[in-house]
Amino acid sequence: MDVAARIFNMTAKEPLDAASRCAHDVQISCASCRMARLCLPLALESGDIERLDSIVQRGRPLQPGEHVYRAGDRFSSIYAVRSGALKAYRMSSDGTEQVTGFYFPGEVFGMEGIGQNCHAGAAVALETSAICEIPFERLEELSARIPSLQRHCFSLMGQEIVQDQQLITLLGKNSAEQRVGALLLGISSRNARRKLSATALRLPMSRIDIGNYLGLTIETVSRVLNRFQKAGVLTVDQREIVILQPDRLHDVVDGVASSAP
Amino acid sequence: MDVAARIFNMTAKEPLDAASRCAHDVQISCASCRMARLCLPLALESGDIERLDSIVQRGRPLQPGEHVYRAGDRFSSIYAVRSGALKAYRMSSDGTEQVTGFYFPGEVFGMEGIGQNCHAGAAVALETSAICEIPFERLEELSARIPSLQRHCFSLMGQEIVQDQQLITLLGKNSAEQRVGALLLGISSRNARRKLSATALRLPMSRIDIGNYLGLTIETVSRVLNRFQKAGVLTVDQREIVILQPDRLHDVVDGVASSAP
DNA sequence: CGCCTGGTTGAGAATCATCAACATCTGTGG
DNA sequence: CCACAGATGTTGATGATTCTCAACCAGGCG
Repeated sequence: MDVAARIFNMTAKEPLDAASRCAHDVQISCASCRMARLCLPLALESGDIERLDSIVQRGRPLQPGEHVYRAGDRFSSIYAVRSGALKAYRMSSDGTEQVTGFYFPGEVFGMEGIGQNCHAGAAVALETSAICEIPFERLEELSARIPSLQRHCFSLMGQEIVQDQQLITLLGKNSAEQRVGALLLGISSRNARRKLSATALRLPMSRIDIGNYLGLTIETVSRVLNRFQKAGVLTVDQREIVILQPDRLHDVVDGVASSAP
Repeated sequence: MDVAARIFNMTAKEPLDAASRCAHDVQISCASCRMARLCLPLALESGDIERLDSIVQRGRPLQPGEHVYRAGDRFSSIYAVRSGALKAYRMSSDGTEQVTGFYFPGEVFGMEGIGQNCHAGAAVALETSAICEIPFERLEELSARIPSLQRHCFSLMGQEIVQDQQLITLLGKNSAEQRVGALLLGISSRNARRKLSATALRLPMSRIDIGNYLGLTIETVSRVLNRFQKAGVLTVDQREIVILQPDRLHDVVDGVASSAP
C-alpha cells in the first residue's frame, strides 16, 4: 500500500478536528502559508505559486511516532514541514538506527530517495506535525517550465548535502561538548529563522535521538548538558533549554574553550 | 579570477603532452567516453548527448595537489572525473580539514555548492587526473528541455546525499576496524563498477586522508591495516591492498565479527 | 499502586588519541 | 652512485575521553 495514500487520505472537505484547526491547519495554501518564505523560492510569481499549490497534498496531522515513509519504500514525493518536528534515520547493516537529521517547520526532507528511486532511510514525526507532500514527478514537470523552481529544487538538495557534510565534520573531529553545543546552536539559529526565541529552546527529540544523531550515548549527552549547566552556560529542565551565554557556547563549539568556567 | 578559466585554459587544438594522450586525453567526447555509462543518464538520445557534449569543458590534466575549487569560490560548475582520483574536504571552524569524499572516474562532484551559490568545501586532485567541467547554468537550461537529464541531475544529487549519510552512519556508530573495512569495500565495489579488480586495490590517497575521512588518526589506520593483515584478511604493501577474504571483511564491517582470526 | 519509559548519576573498562621513536620511500644534488 | 632531507608510514608506551554496566529517580498511565 502506498504510504502517501495512507497519510493523505483526507480531502479538504472532511470535517477537521480541533488540533487541525490551529497550528496544523490542513486547509492552508502555499500563498497564505507562514512558512512559504522558507521553503519556496522567493522569485516565484503568483501564478506559479498557484500552480505549485495545486500539486501539493496536505493531510491530517501526523501523530508522534507516525512514519512518513520507511526505508525501502518507493520514492514518490518530497515533503515540507508545516508544523511540529520530524527526524530522519537510516538502518545500518547490524540493525541499529542512525539519526541523520531533524526537520522543523519550513524545511524540506525526503530527498535522499531520488537517487535509488526508493527511500534509503525513514522519516518519523517526533510530535504532532503537519506536512505538505509534493509528488516528485509533478514537481519535475513544473520545474522544467519554471526555471526559478528548478533552481530552488537543486538548491534545496545542495543545502541538504551541506548539512550532511557539516554533520560529518562534527562526528569526525569534534568532542562530545562540541557536538552537543553545535546541535543546540543549530536549533537556536533555526528557531531564529522562524522568528522564535534563539535562547529558549524546547527540544522535540529525546536524549536517545540526540545521542544517536551525535554519535554519543545518552549518558554522555546527559553529562555534557549537566556540565554546561554547572558552568552557567545554559539551564536544562527536561527538554527545555535556555542558553544563558551563547558566546561561550560558540567558543566551545569552535574549539576556543571548554565548558569549564 | 575564475577558477574554471585557470584550469580549462587550453583549447583542443593545442599540442598535447605525453600524459594527455593516454588516460587523460583531452579530446574525448561524451559519446566516446568510456565513463559515460556511469555519469550520464542511460536513456539519453544521441542528439541529446551531443547537446550535452557541447557544453562540457575539458582542460589539461590536473596535477596532484592542484585544486578544482576552494571553499568560498563562486559556484559555477559541477565536475565529472574522467581519470585519476580527487578528494573533497571542508574546513571546520578551528581550521582543521575534514575529508568528505573521494571521487573516482565516472563520478560527479561539486554539487555541494548549489545551495549557497558558492562552494562550501574544496576539491583537490590526489593524482594526475582529468575532469570534465559542466557549467551549471547551461546544464539547468538543458535539463529543463530534456526530462531524463533533469531527472539524472536530481538523481546524482540524491546519491551524493545517500553517500554522505552512509558516512554519517559510519562515523556515528562504527569502530575503527569497521570504518577502515567499509572504506576498502567501498573502493572495491567502485573498482568493480569500472570493471577493475574488486580485490587488488591501489589507494590513491595518503593515510592522512584516510584517517581524516574516517575520523581516525593515521596511527590507528596503520594499526588496523596491520591487524587485518595479521589476520589474513588482506595484504598491505604501501598503498597497494589485496583483499584475500572479502567475506570476512564484510563480516567485520557488518559487525558480525572482528579481525581476530 | 505498580509498571514502564525516559532521564540522571556513578564506577570501572575499553577504544582510540597522543607523544615519541624509528623505518621507508622519493627525489635532489653532489 | 651515494648521501641527504623531507615526506610518509609504522610501531610502542601512556593517557584521556567516552562507553558500558548498574543503580537510581521522576513522571505518565493503566
